Amino acid sequence: MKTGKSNSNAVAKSAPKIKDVARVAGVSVATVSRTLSKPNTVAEGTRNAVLAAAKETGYRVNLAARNLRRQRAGAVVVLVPNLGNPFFSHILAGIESTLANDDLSVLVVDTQQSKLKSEFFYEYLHIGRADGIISLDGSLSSEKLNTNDGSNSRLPIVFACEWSQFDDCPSVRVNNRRGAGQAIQHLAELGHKHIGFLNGPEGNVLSVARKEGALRGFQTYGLNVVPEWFFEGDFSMDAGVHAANNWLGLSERPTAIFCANDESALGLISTLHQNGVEVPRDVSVIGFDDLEVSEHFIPPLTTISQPRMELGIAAAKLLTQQMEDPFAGDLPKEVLPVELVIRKSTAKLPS
Amino acid sequence: MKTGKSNSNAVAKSAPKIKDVARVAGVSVATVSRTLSKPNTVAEGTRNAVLAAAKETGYRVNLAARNLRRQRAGAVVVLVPNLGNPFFSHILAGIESTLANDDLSVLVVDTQQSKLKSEFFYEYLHIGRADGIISLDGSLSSEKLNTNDGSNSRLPIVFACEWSQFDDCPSVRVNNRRGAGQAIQHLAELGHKHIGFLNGPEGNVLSVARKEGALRGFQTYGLNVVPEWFFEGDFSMDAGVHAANNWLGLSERPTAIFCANDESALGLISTLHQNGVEVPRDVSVIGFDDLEVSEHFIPPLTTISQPRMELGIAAAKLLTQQMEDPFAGDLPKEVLPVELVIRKSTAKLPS
DNA sequence: CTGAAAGCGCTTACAG
DNA sequence: CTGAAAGCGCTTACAG
Repeated sequence: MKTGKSNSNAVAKSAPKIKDVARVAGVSVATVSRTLSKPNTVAEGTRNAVLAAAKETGYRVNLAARNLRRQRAGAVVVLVPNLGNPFFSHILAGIESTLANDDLSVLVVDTQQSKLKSEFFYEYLHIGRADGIISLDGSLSSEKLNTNDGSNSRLPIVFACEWSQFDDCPSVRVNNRRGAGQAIQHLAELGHKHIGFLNGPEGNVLSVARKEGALRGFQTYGLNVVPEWFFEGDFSMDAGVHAANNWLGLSERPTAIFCANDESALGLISTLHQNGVEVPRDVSVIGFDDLEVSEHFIPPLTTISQPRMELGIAAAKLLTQQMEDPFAGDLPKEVLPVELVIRKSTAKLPS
Repeated sequence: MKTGKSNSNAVAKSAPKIKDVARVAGVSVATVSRTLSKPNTVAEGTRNAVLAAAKETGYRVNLAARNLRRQRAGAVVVLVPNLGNPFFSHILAGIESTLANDDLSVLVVDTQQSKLKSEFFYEYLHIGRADGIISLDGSLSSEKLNTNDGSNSRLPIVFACEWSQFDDCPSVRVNNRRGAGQAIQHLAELGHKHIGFLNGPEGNVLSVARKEGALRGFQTYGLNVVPEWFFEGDFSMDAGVHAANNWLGLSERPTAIFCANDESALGLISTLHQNGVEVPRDVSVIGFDDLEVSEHFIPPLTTISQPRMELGIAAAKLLTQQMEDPFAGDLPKEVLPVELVIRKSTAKLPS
């Protein structure tokens, strides 16, 4: 009852509203709102009074109300195939840092690799929770995510890393074919003529692209495609373990193996090592992704590096473009470059 | 103009509202709302009519409106010290899957390890964006996150993995002291008398706890604490690289090293290997965390395992408890057990 | 440059 | 069991 300005009689316990600021500043709520959103549409004196009142009352905007009125959610959903997989962390970091600049919150959802039905995601997405979607899961088509009988609510969407086949929406990815081609080229140039390939799951878009690139490499360098040397995996370390066991059981073995991602390469090398087979002495191995740990693996892994942070950043920008201008027209399918990083897991074939 | 039910004259392009459902069902909006939120407060006939109308119109609730009215955000913010760090991915997965059951969205924010000021987070958090906070960053105190001059808005908060010292809010963590103690015990039981310690950053709560546990171990087993064998790092692989270089420069070297986390252990082993020093032949190394890759490292890493998914799940449950009942009283500081996982990076000291 | 008023789409006492 | 009405906190044409 004795301290400070004598403006209000009672100190309300709840958060101050625009109305409170208006009362303190002696203006209308409209003017307070304007001052806060578009300061230069308001006279300087008024502006100062409002700002002072806002400070005094400790006013903070209520996003739920603002968003309802503005008919937006102020958030973007990122669909992650598997939140437990560290591959996605840098991509998420790129997305988050970029979207933060646009005052957009980032909602993450673990799609559990399509174990959940797309109807579930449709429900999740189309109740005003988000203004846009970034999907890292190519098994979810934009059709499924955006269409459902009855409603025709549509959200801007971009795919990152993976993409939905036969889908024409914007995406960011890496040049997977070229990367796979470079991997084969690298092995071929080291003198390898017998090359194996550990791929991801058959249906996966990345598997398809990387296999295509690899096969093109085989062709370019006149290498034989030996079906027993082609393994299907699921991009996990365990897939590498299985492939290693298969390799060990082979009567004729390839002298080099291209793994469609680093994780499976690491599992492969590890299991080979446990069976007395040394990389690259006995067999060369090259991966794809360039995880943090690959550089510190024993041996350090030769791999195709993709710019994960940049993928996230590019995806976020593509999405905000779409959100700002729904008539933006055909947004690109961006393809970022990969880079061959030569380390110690590949070596010249002893002649 | 010819297909289907002849209910509405024009098909509105925008999403159907409660009002539309009410019109089709021939009831009031209040009844529609009730049917959707608390179906058994409504007569069966009415309920069926409303449900049918909702289906027919393709109605979906608008969360922004519901949340504004219910005075909640329907979301929880997870503060991650470094989104690029794979350690957090499983924790995030645990949080996400648990909160999804409660119809709570998960907002992720990269705190960039306190490079950003806590005022920034305060602004982010206290504008009705979220109903609660899970912080994986112990450098953010609940005081800073929840208090600011003027306002007294407070959000339920729980810490996971890390926690804020001198802070009395609920948290979930692992028994770091015991884990560190077990690590030292394991090395001591293998006969090691000269043990080094690569810790995290000095200020970090985990560093403090793990160091305490380690020192207690040293004491229990009558080991000498040699200051030159204690390295400070930052939990990164590079920290392991630096520690390895330090170790190589030592005139008298420890025969075993306890690393406060797996990442730094991997960097250490890798760099030692590059310098012709083999683990565990020349020096034993034990880590802390049990990352996915640790099992497949060469050699497979002996480590203290912490249940990351469970940490996330427990944190999420603690938070929802607090959100449901603000008077829940003292919520626990949960301490989950760790487990020594013996693999190949530690070995008996040759006598 | 400013204010009064409508309205974003819901939910929830309240009265019946 | 149901409806009319108020209101969550904001923004934005509109008129002046």
